[in-house]
Amino acid sequence: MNDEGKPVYLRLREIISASILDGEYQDGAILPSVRAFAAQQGANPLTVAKAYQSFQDDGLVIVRRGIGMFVADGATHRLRNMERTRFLQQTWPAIAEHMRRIGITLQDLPTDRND
Amino acid sequence: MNDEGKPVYLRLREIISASILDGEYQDGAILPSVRAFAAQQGANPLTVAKAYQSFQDDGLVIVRRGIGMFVADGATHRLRNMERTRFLQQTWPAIAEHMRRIGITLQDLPTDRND
DNA sequence: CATACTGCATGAGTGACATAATACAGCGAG
DNA sequence: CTCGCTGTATTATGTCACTCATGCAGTATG
Repeated sequence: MNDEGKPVYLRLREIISASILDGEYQDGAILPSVRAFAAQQGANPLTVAKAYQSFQDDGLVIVRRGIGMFVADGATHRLRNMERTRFLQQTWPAIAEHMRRIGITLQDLPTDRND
Repeated sequence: MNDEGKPVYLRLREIISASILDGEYQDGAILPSVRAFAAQQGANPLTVAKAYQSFQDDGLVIVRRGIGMFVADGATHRLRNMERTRFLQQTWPAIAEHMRRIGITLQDLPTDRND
């Protein structure tokens, strides 16, 4: 969550993930080319490729060699489900435990009208 | 929050922090020696020292060379305040943003009777 | 002083990460 | 086919955080 100290390729992965979840790249959309995204982010093309790689491994993006990388069909939905599961099973329990220790309850949190 | 991949000295730091917040080591209490804690955690004494170091920098533990490290006066209270501020200003905003993206609201979270 | 415990300073080893320079492979347009 | 785009494999290099082994310094106890 805090991008401090995290390796670049993971930071890039989260940027892409957020873009997909926000609907910037919908199912079937073409993603920025490795070189283009590298230039835009001031990173090395190989580092970007490493970030894209993780999405391929999960089957979330389809590679059409010579053309580009595309968001797989149903990837947005699947990505959101994956992130949800990970959050509820791993992230949140640790957060809740930490909150208990420092004496913060859900009521203490800024609620942005979640209804 | 997730101890996966984090450096050992940060993991150790959180263990100590949790112990203090849980009241296991109260103000004025002596902490386990570097070597003892290292043996207990299966880590290197210097790695433990590095973890302790961060507490010294914040003035939360007092070092009496040749004797040991002690929880500073008012450290428990101060540590809790520090963690609270850090959580509310840094941790939580990122969490909330992530929750918004994956479509999880406070109502979806397991509530351990927070009323 | 001798011993046994403390913390700490110095330096080295290791591995992950990021970068670079090249070259290769697939596809489409001219 | 040729040109220009795409992703990818290879190799090499540099950097930095983490970890650790060794030895030194301070303190209590006898």
